Amino acid sequence: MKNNLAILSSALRAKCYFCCLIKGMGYPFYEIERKWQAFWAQKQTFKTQERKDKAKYYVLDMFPYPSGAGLHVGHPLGYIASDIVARFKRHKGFNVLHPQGYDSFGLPAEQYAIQTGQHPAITTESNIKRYREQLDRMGFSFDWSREVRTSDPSYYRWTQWIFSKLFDSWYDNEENKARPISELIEMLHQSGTSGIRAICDENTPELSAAAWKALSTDAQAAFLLHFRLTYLAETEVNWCPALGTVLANDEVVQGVSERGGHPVERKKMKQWSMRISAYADRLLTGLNEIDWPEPLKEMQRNWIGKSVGASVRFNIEHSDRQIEVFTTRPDTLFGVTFLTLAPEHEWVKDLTTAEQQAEVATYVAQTAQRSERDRLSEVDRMSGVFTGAYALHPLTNEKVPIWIGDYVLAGYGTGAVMAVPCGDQRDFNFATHFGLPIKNIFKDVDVSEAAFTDKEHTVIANSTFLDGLSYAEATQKVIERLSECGMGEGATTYRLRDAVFSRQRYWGEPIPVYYVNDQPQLIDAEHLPLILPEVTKYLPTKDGAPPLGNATHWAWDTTQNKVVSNDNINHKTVFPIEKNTMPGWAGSSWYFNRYMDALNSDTFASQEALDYWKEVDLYLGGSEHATGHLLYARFWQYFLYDLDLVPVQHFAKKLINQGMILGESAFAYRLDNSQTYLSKGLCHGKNVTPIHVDVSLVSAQNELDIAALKKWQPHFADAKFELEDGKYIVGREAEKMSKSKYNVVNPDAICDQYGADTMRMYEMFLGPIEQAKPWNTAGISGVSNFLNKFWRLFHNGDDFAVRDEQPSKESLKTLHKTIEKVTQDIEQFSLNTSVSAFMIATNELSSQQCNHREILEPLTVLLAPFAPHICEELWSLLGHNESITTAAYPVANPKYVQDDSKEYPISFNGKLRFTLALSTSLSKDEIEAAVMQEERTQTYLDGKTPKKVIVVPNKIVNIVV
RNA sequence: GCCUUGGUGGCGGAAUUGGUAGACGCGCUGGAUUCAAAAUCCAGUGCUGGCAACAGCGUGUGGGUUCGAUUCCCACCCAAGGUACCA
Repeated sequence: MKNNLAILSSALRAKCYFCCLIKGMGYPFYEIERKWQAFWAQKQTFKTQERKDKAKYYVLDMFPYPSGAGLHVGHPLGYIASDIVARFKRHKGFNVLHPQGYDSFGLPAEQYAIQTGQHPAITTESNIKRYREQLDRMGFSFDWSREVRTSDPSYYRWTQWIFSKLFDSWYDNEENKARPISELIEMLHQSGTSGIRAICDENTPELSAAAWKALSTDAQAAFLLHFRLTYLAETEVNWCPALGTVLANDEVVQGVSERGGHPVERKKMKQWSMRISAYADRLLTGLNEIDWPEPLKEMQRNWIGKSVGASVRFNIEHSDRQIEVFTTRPDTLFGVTFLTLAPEHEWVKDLTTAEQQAEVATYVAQTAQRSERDRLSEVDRMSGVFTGAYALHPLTNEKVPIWIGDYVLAGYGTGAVMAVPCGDQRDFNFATHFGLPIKNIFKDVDVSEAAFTDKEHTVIANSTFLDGLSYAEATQKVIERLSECGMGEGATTYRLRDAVFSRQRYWGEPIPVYYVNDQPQLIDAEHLPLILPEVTKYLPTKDGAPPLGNATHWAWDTTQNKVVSNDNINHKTVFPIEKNTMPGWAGSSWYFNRYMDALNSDTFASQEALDYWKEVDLYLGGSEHATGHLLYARFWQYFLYDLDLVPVQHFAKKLINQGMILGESAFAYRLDNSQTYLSKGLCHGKNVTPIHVDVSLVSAQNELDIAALKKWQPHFADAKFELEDGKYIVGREAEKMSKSKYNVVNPDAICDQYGADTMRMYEMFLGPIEQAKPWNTAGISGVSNFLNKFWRLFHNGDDFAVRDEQPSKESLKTLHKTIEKVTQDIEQFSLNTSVSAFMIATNELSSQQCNHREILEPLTVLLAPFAPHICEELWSLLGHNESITTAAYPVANPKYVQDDSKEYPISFNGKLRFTLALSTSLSKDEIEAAVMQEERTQTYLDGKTPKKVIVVPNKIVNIVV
């Protein structure tokens, strides 16, 4: 059946080709593209080998998640740009690595499995197949022999292996790097915790060597978890009791679950975390060493959020406890009028007085209903409650009331703040709302209306020994004083939190851990991969365990070192295995290294391959990954570097963010409470609801095909349509392309109609690569015309006709200017303007009737990265046996590029203008003299003498009166 | 709310980074070719007024700096991405 269709469609194509030739309608892109795609596949043109004799260049796209909707025209944008660079670099003589693969673990496949029972592996496999077919049609020069899939055991084996390495490591602040946990154990044996400067949990106790040795094996294991770079800890999650599962923030809408609308609450759960905070400082400073977009670096800086200030301890009245707060403004310590704790703060319950207990409990419960984002964004909404308890000011011993407020987050700093209403706007609002005192400690500043937050112009007052000091001086003095009396010290905190690594999901990498007496034990590297088990249900179990709780074979036998049935669990030799899986970002945090040696089954990548390819030279992907993937990947790369597993600290030298291609959604307007749809022009003043309609049913002039609409969705069958001028006109809006908005444009359809080369060039022509822009198929004819025109340069009618005679100087100028412009544009990633340059060149050569080999041959190589198929065909028509990919890139001859003269516009008060043609070889003085002598200058100046003439060489002549 | 980016003709966008705003393409208008259509080629096309030469206005809004601002500064409006378990 499939074969028949293929033959039929190819027969139709052949007929079309025939028609095209007869009528001269366009070049036969369909045959050409199939021919050369088959050629490249058969000759393995893009298979890359390590070659010591050539400089390497590694171009990488962020690999896609293979969704069920297939590729839409937005996906290839970055792939086309990177492919152009890859092909360009090959012409330039580099050994180019340009791989592709799939980030194939993910939530959608799992949700589809929950709904249909279809195993995610099957869905994923068929989605990948579809993606590959679509990708192949666009002529990408990927080296598919290195394909990776994160859900493939041969890949996730190494993801699990990296997890083990993290588990077996701790972070040494002395050497400022990760070290094997065995070395920490050795140190504990020698001298206990004294002398160890490690990143560890806040509540880590101090131990002597003797005390360490006295601990039981389990207690030692528990102790080490405080140091491991991946560790178990209590973390808050969105828990949905009705669904019995944890939800992503994404799946929670206004406090209830997106699916089903069930209530969601914050709840603590024991989960794996990654100690990314250990790397906070290196993640921050490392940004200065990589060529990534400045805005993206800024986002990462803000995300890491380093703050320098002080840690201050407050004694509590009638208690021997101390509350520790972090503040960036220790200079305002005398302005403190209350403390605020996060509702989740662990001491809330103990501190609260008996009479306040009920009110506090209610408030804490209410807060659990609110998401963190809501708590931060609803600034106007002030809420809080008094605990009844008082702290004592560390320097004055004055009583300071302790409040609870949900604007304080448990996860940041210590989960408690000292409130200085005169110096912090949120504290000010809180104080005003609850009638708490506001003490002014700033000299000559009015704080009756708002807080004064200007550090630069701060002069402290009412603060005993700090009076008259600036922010910097006061800060230093307070820290000194606090240190002396043991109530605080200088401190730095980061906004960056450790990354939660557990997911209560099926479709992810199993965590290679089993539990002995509740203590996690690693499965040895040699027994990996730990293969994802089969389950009958992809939902969490009835008692709230993750989906892997449904697996019947999910126990580790330490005598056989393999997975066995749960029935064998005996807690002596057979133990339960971790039921959570890894998050989506695990597999994507190191894949760029795997491409260097994708088929290696002995190691994640060989030393040779890593030493040769080192890092990605150019990485392309969306800026939406700024604070997720791109931060996690940097973290893992630093870690691997610390363990000498990779040769470089930065996995990608240069990064480009490509913008999204938006769909142009189409809307029909339904008159409310009726089945009548109004054409767009008739809606004014009526109550209408816009309804998405499929964009394929709408013409370029926004006219809706009503007959097709009625067929498309049955509920339109008996609807009424009110037309204007006999047409139904839809509304348009640019939105993210998605299946549910019916605005997806499939690249296959574009390739069918216009060819892959046109598609590639049009996507580049749409606008700057970094910018989001709407897709509009109508504009594609311009690019299509250009390629046809380019093809015709080589042809006289249907005959290939290229001459060997000397071309005119004019044509040589066109060629060399284009080489110059296009080369520059590629190097600056301004691919839209380079397409314009090709169009201009083709128009010029066409009107010069230029079909000389000396012009067309280099031009073909120049265009090859953009439109590889047509250029391969023309290259072979020009008589070459080798693929054009082996051709050397043309170099611009400056002789033809330089202008003989340049025009200098002269403006006078923005009113009078004239243009002076001057040779560029003139010096600054000569130009100035020429301007002064120019007769017209005198005339236009109306008898006034110019005060000065500003001459900027190669720019403009400026006369100031 | 906070962080980042963007806002230029009917549309996508260009502008050597402070120097003739609107390159290139789409669309539109007129013409050539054709029995006709498609395709192709030529000319025009920011808005307003004018037969025209020309004049006025014009880069989200309001201010500012400058001989000169799409570009720099301040305030605001709108849109997009992220906001820690979507990918």
